[in-house]
Amino acid sequence: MTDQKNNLATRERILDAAEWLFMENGYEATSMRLITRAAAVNLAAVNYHFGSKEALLCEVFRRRLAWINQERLQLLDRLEQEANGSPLKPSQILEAFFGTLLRVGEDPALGGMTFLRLLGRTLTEPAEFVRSFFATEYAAVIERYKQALFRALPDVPRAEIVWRMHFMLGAMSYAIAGTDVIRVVTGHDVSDMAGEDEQGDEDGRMFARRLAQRLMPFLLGGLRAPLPSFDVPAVRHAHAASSIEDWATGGRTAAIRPPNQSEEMQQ
Amino acid sequence: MTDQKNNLATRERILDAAEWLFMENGYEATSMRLITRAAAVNLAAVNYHFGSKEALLCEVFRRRLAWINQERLQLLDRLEQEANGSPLKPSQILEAFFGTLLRVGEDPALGGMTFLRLLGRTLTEPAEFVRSFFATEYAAVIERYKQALFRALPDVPRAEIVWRMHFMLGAMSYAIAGTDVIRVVTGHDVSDMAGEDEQGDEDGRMFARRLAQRLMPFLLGGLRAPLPSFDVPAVRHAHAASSIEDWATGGRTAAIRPPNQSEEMQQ
DNA sequence: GATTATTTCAAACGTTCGTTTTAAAGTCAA
DNA sequence: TTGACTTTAAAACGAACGTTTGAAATAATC
Repeated sequence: MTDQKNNLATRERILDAAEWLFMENGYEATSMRLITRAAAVNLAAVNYHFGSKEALLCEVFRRRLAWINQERLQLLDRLEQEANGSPLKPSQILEAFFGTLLRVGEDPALGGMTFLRLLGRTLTEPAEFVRSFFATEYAAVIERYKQALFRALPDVPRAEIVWRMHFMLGAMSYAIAGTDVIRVVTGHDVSDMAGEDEQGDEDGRMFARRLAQRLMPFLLGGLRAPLPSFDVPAVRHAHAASSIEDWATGGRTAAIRPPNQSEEMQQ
Repeated sequence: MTDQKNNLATRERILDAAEWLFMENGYEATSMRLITRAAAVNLAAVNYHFGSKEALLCEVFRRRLAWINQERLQLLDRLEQEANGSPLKPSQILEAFFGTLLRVGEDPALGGMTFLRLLGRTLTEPAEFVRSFFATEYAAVIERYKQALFRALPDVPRAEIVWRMHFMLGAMSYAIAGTDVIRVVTGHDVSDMAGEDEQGDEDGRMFARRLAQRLMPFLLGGLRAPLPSFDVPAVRHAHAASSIEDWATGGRTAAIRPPNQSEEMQQ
């Protein structure tokens, strides 16, 4: 077989080009001709090696997510083993889940920031085949981490934990995918961000690390925020009218905190 | 003019159809023929009334964002006027900014959940014309709120506040746009969510309200989380290896809290 | 009611899309 | 070297895309 010489090189070159172009332009706006030209292969090569454009996108994700989700499961295994029996701390769980992903951003060999941005953008992709692909790809990992958080926060309603997982996923995806949004929206204020054009070998590492150290406290703070009070005052908006109090202030109930430990993060 | 009878009806019918289809399929995957068929107008009507497909998308946003951002500015005006001189509480600022948007989700006349989801999805849109459109559309509002947060949290580095604004925007956008993501990813666990097919008159209101009461505490908790420590230990990942401590736990520095007030949310 | 302006309509424009086809080139085992 | 198999290559496929055209229909102005 020529797999070790040219075939693999062709496949890999297509995957690399597709990963970058999908990230840059989005799936629909990236044509096969653009991809194959960037990869310096024949137009028919994608259909030959992957079958279709949809299958190509899935493969772009699979080759990265396989490592990521395996790492996530292994980390959780080890943590639970070391804790032998007692529930983990939320910070450990978050670090295992999000930290793994952020570490991918630091390592171009694992996909780097290019893949992270593509992932963030694609998670909101409306296309059906994308959604069902992610569903199967993520199912096991999410279930494990969900259960771990349930154990870590036994006094918190499970529905609430699921919601906050959702919020945390969103904050991270956006933080990664929307690098331009923060620039545009904040008036190019964050001066120490990485360049977005060149795939920034060193810039990407720096960006991922800074993002990590800023994002994790935010996520933990959100996860452990006080529960909302459940008597909802029906807020009627009044076209620049009266009521600005209510649920914005959350409830006065107990803060979310792991049961038998005080956690190192106090405020 | 026929603007009051048929012309406006045509324009509006196109905008409504486009809003829904862009939300459902994304911009690129929604064709002019799909839009005009759904709106029951001639294919050429979009180009006649709006000029191009891009201009149509911009108009879809403009007719909603005009109200939203005006409301945001008015709310901030009033809050600062009532506070006469002293800085606002972070919870007030967040409620004015995010609460306005979430109230749009409750009111179909303002766009409802359909528009909110479209907004969330489009903020990560790579297309250049979309980004520059949002940049000009949001510039004034973001600047005002940024300054308000700077005043509200004078002890927090400004770059940190900007980052956390970004995280909050992301959490909310995702929470709105990724309704299917949370279902798919969590195994359809959140049982009390609104339907996603029919534009759910009453469902949409309920969903937006529940989302609001769960999201706001999360955002406040994240915004006011402890600052990260700034001596970054270079975390090397080790393919299921050693280090799981470090920045996940954040720093031990003071929590972010407005200067001269204790805030009602304690944990 | 005639005239002007506005809006709708069917048809076609040229381009680009993802995919397929058919043949040539390359690779490896016997 | 032969023969089977894999990979590349150029060309073409039909379909769908956003947009334009020019005439018919409708509404507004005088």
